[in-house]
Amino acid sequence: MSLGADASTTAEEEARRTLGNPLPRDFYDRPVTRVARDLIGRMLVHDTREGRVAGVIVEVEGYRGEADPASHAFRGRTRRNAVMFGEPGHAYVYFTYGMHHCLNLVTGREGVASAVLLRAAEPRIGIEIMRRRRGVSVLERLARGPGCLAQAFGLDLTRNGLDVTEPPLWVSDRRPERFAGRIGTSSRVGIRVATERPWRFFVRESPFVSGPRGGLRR
DNA sequence: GACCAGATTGTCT
DNA sequence: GACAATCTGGTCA
Repeated sequence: MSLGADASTTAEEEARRTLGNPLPRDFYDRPVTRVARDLIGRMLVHDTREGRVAGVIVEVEGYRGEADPASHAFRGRTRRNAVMFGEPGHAYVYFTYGMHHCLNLVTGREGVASAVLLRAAEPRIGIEIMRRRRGVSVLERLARGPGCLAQAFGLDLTRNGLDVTEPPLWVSDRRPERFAGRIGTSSRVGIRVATERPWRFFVRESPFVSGPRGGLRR
C-alpha cells in the first residue's frame, strides 16, 4: 500500500537534504550507454509553478543516433529531433501516440545525436503534485513508464531543448541510492528494430520499473 | 498476471 | 496517409 502521510513527509525532508547540485555538462559528454548506466540511482528534479518534484531514476534506455535504427535520429536531422544533434546536457522531449510525452537527455559530442530515454523513477519529492497530475494515487505507478514519468514530472514540449545542467530541470550529482549489484540490462522496450541491443538499464526487482523487471516480484 | 484492442495527434514520407 | 521510444481498461485464467 501507499505510505502514510507522516512517513512520506519524513522521506521528503530527507530527500531535500540530500539533493546536491546539477551534474556538469562533462557527465553527458560521454558514450550514451555509459551515461545511461550512471544515471541509475540519481535524482531527477523539476521545479515547476506548482512546486518541486523529484524522484530517483530507476530505468533508462540508450539511443545511439544515426547508427541505431531504433533512434529518432536514424534518418538524419529533422525539426523534431534537432535537439538530439546539439550540445550534450539538454532535454529532448517528444510527443507520441497522440497523447504521451517522453523525456530524453542528450549525450555524446555535438552532432552525434545520442540520447538517454528516462523510463521510470521512484517518486521522492512533490508526491502529492504527481498524484494530482496523474490522477493516480498508488506510489509505484506515478512514474512507471516514459509517458507516466513525463506526466508526473509536468514535462511537455515547452521543456524541449532545456539545459539540464541548471534549474529548473536537472539531475543531481549525488546518488541517494547506489543499487550496487542490482542494475540489470535488457533489450529496449516498445521498439520493432534493433531489439537485440541491450541498452536498457534498470534496477532489478524494483516495483517502480516498467515492463520486464528481471527478477522476482510479487 | 497475461494478453489485447482502442485512444489520439504530431511528424515525416 | 501511415505510423509512433505508450498507457489504460477490459477480458480471461
